[in-house]
Amino acid sequence: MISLSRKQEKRALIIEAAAKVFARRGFASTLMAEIAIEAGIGKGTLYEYFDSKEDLFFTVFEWFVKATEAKAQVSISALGGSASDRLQALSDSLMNSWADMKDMYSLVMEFWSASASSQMRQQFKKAFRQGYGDFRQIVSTLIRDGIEHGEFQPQVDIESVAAALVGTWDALLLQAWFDDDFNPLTAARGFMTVLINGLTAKPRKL
Amino acid sequence: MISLSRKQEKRALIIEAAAKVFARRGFASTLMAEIAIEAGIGKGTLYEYFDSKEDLFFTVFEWFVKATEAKAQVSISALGGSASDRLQALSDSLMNSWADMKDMYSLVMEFWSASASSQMRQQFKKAFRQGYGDFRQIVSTLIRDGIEHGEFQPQVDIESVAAALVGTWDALLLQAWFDDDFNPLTAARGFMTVLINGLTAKPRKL
Amino acid sequence: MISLSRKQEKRALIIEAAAKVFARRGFASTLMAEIAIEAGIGKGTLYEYFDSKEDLFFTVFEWFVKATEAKAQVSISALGGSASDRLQALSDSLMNSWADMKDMYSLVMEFWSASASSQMRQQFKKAFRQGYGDFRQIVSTLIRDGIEHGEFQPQVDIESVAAALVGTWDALLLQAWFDDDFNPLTAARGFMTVLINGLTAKPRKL
Amino acid sequence: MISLSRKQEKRALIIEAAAKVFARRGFASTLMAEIAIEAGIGKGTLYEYFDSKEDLFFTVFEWFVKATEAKAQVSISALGGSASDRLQALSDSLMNSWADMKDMYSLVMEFWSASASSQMRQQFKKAFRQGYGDFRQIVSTLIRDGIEHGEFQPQVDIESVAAALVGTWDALLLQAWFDDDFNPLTAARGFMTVLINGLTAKPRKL
DNA sequence: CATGAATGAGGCTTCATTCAT
DNA sequence: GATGAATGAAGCCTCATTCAT
Repeated sequence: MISLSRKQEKRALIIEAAAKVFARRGFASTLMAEIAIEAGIGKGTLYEYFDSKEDLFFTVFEWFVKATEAKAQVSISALGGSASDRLQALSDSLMNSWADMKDMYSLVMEFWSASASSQMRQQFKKAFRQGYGDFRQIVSTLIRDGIEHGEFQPQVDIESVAAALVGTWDALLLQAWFDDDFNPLTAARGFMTVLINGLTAKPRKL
Repeated sequence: MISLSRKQEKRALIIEAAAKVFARRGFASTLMAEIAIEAGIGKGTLYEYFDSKEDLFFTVFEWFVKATEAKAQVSISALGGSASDRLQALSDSLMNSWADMKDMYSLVMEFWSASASSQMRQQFKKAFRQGYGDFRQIVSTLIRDGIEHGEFQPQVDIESVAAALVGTWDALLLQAWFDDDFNPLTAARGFMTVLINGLTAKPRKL
Repeated sequence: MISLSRKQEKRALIIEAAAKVFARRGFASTLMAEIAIEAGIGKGTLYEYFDSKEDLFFTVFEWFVKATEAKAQVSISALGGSASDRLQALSDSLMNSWADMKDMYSLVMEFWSASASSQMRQQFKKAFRQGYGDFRQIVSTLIRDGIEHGEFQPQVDIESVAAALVGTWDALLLQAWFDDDFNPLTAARGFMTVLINGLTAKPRKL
Repeated sequence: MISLSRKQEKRALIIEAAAKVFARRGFASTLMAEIAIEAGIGKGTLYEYFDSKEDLFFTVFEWFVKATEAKAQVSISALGGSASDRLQALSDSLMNSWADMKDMYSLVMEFWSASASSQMRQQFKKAFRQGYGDFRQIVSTLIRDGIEHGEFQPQVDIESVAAALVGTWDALLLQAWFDDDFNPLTAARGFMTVLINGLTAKPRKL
């Protein structure tokens, strides 16, 4: 009997191979055969580890979410200083990860698409809702900290800003995906300057 | 001989039928047969008007972009008042269109997905780049106006803020898609308050 | 739109082609592709008329049952004379159909097998139960007639004899299937002589 | 070195496990893996004892035939009394074995099916021909005995009656298989009464 | 000897597209 | 022009069999 860890290793190998192929071909155009080749295994072996193409796809999705969250956690745990600084640093960190993500970003779009129309849409939607919720939570906490320390204005609508900010980062990467000349880091910097100013400065009039 | 307009009408009919089906099934799961039924015509007739499923899909995309732009144009041309007011009004207008768009939003995701991996990806990417660019332009102009009228701070990075803002709106709708309880209008309001404050208020230092 | 009768004709064409192939290869070894070739149509066309291989197989079964019943009906309606004569004539008629059936008899075995273990077993079992029941009914009626006319002994267990007789004919054909030298007509004659004697003669003692 | 009997034991174990699975799933739907589980051994081990799935199936067939013959032999050797009584007792014995056979009867149908269309059809057909022949022989002998002792009428066509009788028993079990409410023992009794009467009574006219 | 992970040939089924009517 | 019956390329998945451990 193969050791459990060995089985897990192979599973991981397949997931990463599948991620690559799904990223470059999209779900529909991806052939199980191509994933097998990418993973250096036989076609049938895929089915020893996953029930179906869709099962494999969803597993790649979960793996991707986990990996992204892990990356974000690292960024956040490394943060220090004022709330403004930490917000700025988080933004920079996320935008900097763009270079690494670029090849994989099309995966995100496949996931979105799957959440919209695949047979597994409910699973995907749920996972996305959860993921966005978690991320909003992190940003909310940062902003609330800033308010409690008197750094940000107290009347700020924390939840709305957090939701929008999370979305902004997402969308900047999306624009970078569409436009090679678009630099998400620069855009985020210019934007965060204004936003942090908006969080910090006393409103002229209410 | 059928008049040109008659032919155009039928074409439009097919496009709208196709949009509905693509929206509910996604590109891959949509059957040409189902589009024909939705349009109330024969399967073969589709091919009198479109070369292929992909051709039809891209045509739906162009139709969708045009319709969305038209809606945005209406919103903008109706704007008046200070730059802040106009920015706020644009935001509200976009978020309000959510109710109408909801059923069609999955189409947007299908388009993203197509831009990532379909055989027509270049066409899609180009159109998206263009679309985002056009929209950024509109917002840029609004902000520049605000600066020139002394309403917004002169050191604001116009392009970056415009790009981010466009993305934020997009992403708020995306979150609303994933989460029925998420109200994009509310979130946009809370966020725009802070952002406009950031555009307006003099930075403390720097 | 193709006329209904034309559609029915093609359906019948496919059923007969499928019957041939199922008969020579068995269900499991039959390829849909081979049926298509036998029918002189494209593989995909099969699925315009039948949902699946199993659906087609069951349809062949129903067709076969109907055809067999029709043949039996003809035999019976042509009968006249004493009950003994009619019973004998029915037996001869059934055994004589052997020559025609020979090529198709393996189909019967496939049907039995399907009733035992295929996913459609319930459907098959039910149809067989029904078929045997109908046939028993016919034979019962013949025997009852004989008794009522004082030709057969009154204490005869009608149902049991009918059931057994139906089975005997079936089994003689089965033995003919296994053994080319076995002549079911001859065997049936020798047997029917004894049986009719048993129905007719007064039992020596109880 | 494992003793020969040890190897034989395991072989027998596998055969019985396979018989169970073939009986409930049929040949085509049976997975070698399931047989291995039923036998409590590894999948690969099956191939230490049998060359292929078909080889195993045929071996099960041979085992089944041998077991059935053994049972019949026991029944017959226990017989005594008049030819009529012995015939009746044989019939009862066979029908009584129905209760034990019920679970395995689907195997018989699988064997029939295999004789019709499997790649091993010749082997199966031959074995069936042989089996039916052997059984006919036994019944022939009984009837001939009856004639020689003046119990049965001399003009009886021994071979035909024997063949038909063997078939009748077979077919009664078949009907019982299709119809849970059908009692083969009862039917056989009613039928044998008539048949024995037919064998015994002087024909009215020739 | 025993095992079960790995394999890939093979088949059912789907569905965009064609074309005769 | 309009239709839908016919098509066959293409792909997911199954599972008997192999072979390294």
